[in-house]
Amino acid sequence: MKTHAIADMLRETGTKATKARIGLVAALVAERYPLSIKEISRKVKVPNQSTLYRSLRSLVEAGIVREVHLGPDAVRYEMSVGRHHHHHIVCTSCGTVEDIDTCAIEGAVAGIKSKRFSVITDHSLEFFGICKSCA
Amino acid sequence: MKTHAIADMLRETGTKATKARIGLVAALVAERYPLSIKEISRKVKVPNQSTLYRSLRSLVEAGIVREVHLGPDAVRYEMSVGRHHHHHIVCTSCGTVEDIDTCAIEGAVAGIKSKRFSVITDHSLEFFGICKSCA
DNA sequence: GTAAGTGCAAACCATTTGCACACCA
DNA sequence: TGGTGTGCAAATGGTTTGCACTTAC
Repeated sequence: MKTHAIADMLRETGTKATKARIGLVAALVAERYPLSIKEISRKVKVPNQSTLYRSLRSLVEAGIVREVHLGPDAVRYEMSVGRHHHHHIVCTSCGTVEDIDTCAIEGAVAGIKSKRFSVITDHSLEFFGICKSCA
Repeated sequence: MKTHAIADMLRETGTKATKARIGLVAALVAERYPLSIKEISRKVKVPNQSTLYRSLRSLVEAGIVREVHLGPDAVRYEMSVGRHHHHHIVCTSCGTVEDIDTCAIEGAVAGIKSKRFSVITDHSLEFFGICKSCA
């Protein structure tokens, strides 16, 4: 994805296309798995702690980036635009994260009945296991 | 669950049956939904911050209590013993948590194939929605 | 020009740790 | 008694905030 395209995308959502944000998005686009704050810091030449956090938040609010929670203290970020619904599998040994593109639970969601809930708006499904290089 | 029974359960796992732990377990047993640290503090007359954290950790390690992650900053604890595998549904408006006893994805787990993963050891599935009192 | 975004340093807050004392087995 | 657990206070570490400056549009 070119810098220019990223800038346009940012403007379309009403947020300014600043250097920091363009860099962040570029980094996330370049990877196909969700990045942690630390990983982002390394790849993006850390704009500045505060800017990093603030930028990520605005990107999430703009719907460009998605916040993924893979267990405790494992907040990660991945591109949201142009990606369809998917889940993840995480290696509990080395932390490797892989996308799982099949969502087999859509049907299950429909089958859920609750006395207290009227609408189910979202779900989060993560798998944990041991990847082959750790096995 | 009686204090005595709780004490026995603790001893069986090799951990000491102290006042703090017994109180914690009693509080968790009394509720049927996962409690947050704050909720626990309120109900248990706060042993002491450190003791709270340390006790919870040892209870989790002993397999008596389970740590549940319901989104960011939403670590909660629930009894693990005597409960079978289940998931949760969380109200995004008021935070109400309800158990969902049917696990419709066991089959889905079996169907997952990954180039990089050899074993899937666990999964986490949470639903989010709006509960009837918030709707 | 003006509002939005940035950088820096200080503030926050939940969680953790060191150490001396208390308690369970 | 010996080792585990507790209390307190201080340390930690990730995230947030206040404020003055800069930039995008």
